[in-house]
Amino acid sequence: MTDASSAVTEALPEAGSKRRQIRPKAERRQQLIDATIRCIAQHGLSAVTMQMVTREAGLSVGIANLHFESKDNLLKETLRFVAEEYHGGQIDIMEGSDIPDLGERLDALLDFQLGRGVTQRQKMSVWFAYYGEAGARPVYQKIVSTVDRLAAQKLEALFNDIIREGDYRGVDARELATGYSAL
Amino acid sequence: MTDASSAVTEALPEAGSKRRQIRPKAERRQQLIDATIRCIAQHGLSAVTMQMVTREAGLSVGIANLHFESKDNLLKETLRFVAEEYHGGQIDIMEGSDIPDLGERLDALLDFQLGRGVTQRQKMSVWFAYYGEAGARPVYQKIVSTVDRLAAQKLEALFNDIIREGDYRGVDARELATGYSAL
DNA sequence: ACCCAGAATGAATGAATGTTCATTCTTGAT
DNA sequence: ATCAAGAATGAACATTCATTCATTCTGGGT
Repeated sequence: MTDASSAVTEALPEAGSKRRQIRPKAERRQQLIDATIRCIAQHGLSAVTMQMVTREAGLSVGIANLHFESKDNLLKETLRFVAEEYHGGQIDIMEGSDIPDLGERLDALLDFQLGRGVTQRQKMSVWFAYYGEAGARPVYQKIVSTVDRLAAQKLEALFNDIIREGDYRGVDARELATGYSAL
Repeated sequence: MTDASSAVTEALPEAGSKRRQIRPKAERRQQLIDATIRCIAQHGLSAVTMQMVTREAGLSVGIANLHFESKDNLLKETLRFVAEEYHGGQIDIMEGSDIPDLGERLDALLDFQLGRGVTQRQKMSVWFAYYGEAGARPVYQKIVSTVDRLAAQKLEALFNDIIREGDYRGVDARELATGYSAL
């Protein structure tokens, strides 16, 4: 994301070799965030430990506090990453002109949300996990709600278009959109 | 719920009095479950501790393991309680004949979900918290999905009725219901 | 008035976990 | 070849938390 040169050949010296690798900061951060996502998806947010994450990433325990100040911060940054990617994808579908038919666009949105690939499902798990904690944690609250409001607006616009196109009288777009996303 | 005689006068000897009260098992269980709900809503599922819950309930730490085998079990029973009450309320609205107009019934459902009262909002928080962990915890998964499937069926039926009544052609009830609840 | 079954307590225990930091190792520059 | 900067490591530490259990207390039965 922030580093365009991440397309390195990835030597992948995982097996056997105990030699430590030195990599740029941005790469390590992403590596740890990815590991965190997998851990949350598999074990649940409340069961995630630093040892778990760093082992999943194939790194030592100390490195997490080297690149992120604390566990809390790692979790916060992971949420930010997922939120941006997840809702970015949603918005791309909703306002992108790749799919001309509006009904199909709604279908695509559903497909995206239900998530076919493993990665997508993992991200969904993470999203839900944070959503569940958002009520109690102002930091999460802000990230989630900001990005959520954006998506809600786009969704309402999409519903409006569909209703106008299909000439469904009496259907309130905002109500549908609220119902759709309130859950 | 399970105990109809819960309408006792509640002596409320909270202040000052260090004297311990002996109460029936069912009452203590409910007392602890209620405290757990408040704690989850306020601090988040992953931050809840036994000390926190028992203090909130005005009881000693040992009592939680006396009435529930473990913390895990207390959380599980709390989820079961909330799930039954929450979805019970949903279903009452959806299939109850108190509200004749179908559109208004959908509104009532939204009102219920968005939750006006403090208690209702707390229960919602708890519901989301568990929902977030359900992906990783089979026990939660089962409770949530079972009760969720029931609600989804009722919801689809309600959408069907609305569509039939309003004569909105081309709208697929199942798709709407799925979209509505899949999130 | 006495007694005792079992409800309730909370200090103590042991396990788990986040964080630190002295040390080791890698890499690029000189 | 040598060196310094700083990336990476993981054993050690301090804390927090779930769980236990010896002890205290309560209330109904006799």
